Amino acid sequence: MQKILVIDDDENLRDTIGVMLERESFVPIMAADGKSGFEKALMLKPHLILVDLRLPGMSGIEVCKQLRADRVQTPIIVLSAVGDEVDKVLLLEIGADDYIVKPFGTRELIARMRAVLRRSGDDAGRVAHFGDVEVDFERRNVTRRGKEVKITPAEYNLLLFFLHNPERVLTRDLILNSVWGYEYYPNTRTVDAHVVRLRQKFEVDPAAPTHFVTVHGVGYRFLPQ
Amino acid sequence: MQKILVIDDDENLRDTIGVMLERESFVPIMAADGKSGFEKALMLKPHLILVDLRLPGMSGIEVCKQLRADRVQTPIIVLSAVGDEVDKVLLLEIGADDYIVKPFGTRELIARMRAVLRRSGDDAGRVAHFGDVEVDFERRNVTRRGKEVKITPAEYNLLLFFLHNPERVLTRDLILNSVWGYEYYPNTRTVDAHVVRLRQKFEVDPAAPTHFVTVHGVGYRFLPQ
DNA sequence: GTCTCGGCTGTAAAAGTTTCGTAAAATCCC
DNA sequence: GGGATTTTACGAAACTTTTACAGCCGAGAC
Repeated sequence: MQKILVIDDDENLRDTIGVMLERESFVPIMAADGKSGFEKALMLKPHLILVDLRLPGMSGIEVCKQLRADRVQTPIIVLSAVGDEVDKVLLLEIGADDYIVKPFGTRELIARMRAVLRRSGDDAGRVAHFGDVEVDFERRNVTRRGKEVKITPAEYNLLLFFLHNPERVLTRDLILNSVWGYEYYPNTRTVDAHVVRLRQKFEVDPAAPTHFVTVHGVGYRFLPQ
Repeated sequence: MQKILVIDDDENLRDTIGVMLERESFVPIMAADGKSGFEKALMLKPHLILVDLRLPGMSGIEVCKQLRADRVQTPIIVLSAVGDEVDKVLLLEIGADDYIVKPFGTRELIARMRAVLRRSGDDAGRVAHFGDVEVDFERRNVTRRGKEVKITPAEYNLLLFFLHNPERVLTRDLILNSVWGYEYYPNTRTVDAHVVRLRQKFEVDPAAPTHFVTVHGVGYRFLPQ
């Protein structure tokens, strides 16, 4: 679910777009002028910005320029009125990702939004450590003392979930839901079986685990370091 | 500038709080029910959440629990109606940071908000204390003088029940019903056996308990500090 | 006040129950 | 076919309940 900031001084249009966004299960955030739109863009970090070119006070062009000057990478779609002369060079220059001419259809706007959102793939490539193990999220591989450890997809996903939830006690149900997906309930021992394999690959002594710890009667707990 | 999410089904109250927040130069975000409140909390990452305990659909309690289950650390202040019996340990357990009883004054709410915001700046804490023991509900672990104490499910549940009902004299029947579940009547000594183990783990002198106290002929009583 | 006695409680340890670890078999899925 | 995943099975380990007995408590008798 993604936040969409709509910056437009036309209240009717804002409402229309807002309703439409909600129907598509986006979360709309509204701003009626350039200045407040700019501030909300900084503060609320929307996933995408729809901004009218002509705005009272700070114009849409200035909003874009200013955001890019502040190194805000959020994709921007410019809304322009029929008469506006929109040239692609200007859009490139101000850092917009696409534009659409008013009046536009719901379907068209949504399509462009999805296209822009798709293009702006996010995700940072980083590395996590625990014990003598290093996990490279970007390359999806795991090394132990510099040597690569072969790891299956299920094991990797489970490991990721543990890495994201250190210290906490995680029930098997929670793990199944989170790692295997909703509504999917294999036999309870599935989790155990995979934990065993993580231990065999990453514990100094798999029989006396220090990272993948059992909490009897409840579930498991991952302890980094 | 800080975002405050207000989850309450009473539109009047929402408006009142909204105006008040804006006057104090917070940015209010509104939600009329638990589900949308929960979603906005995840998505818009407010700095603080005000949530009514009683809500149609997903209750305030569920909102809190779910957020904490999703590892959202945002401080939460619970709004409760006059009649509600507010259990402080329950609040701690579900991860609330403070509560305030309706109707409340602007000044009071602002003061608490600032206090909570200030607190959440430094340390974490969904924890209860008694004696030299600390119970971390989120991690589901118990430490004594900083050292983790291993605790079994039955012991943990019993401890939780005591924490929820401090000072009160609790009969064995009541304890069995509440901790072990309705209609389940093992031999009466079961409770005693577990109390013994709590004493051994958490009393300075298990033979002269000061926290888990016997009330002869009736049951037990838990005294924090 | 203090003695006495029956019932209540403390507690270790035995007995019973549940949960877990793990290899191996079965199944799934390219 | 061949690796990955899930299920099975069963011994081991952990936990819970019961047992057993010693010691404690409190009410009434004196």
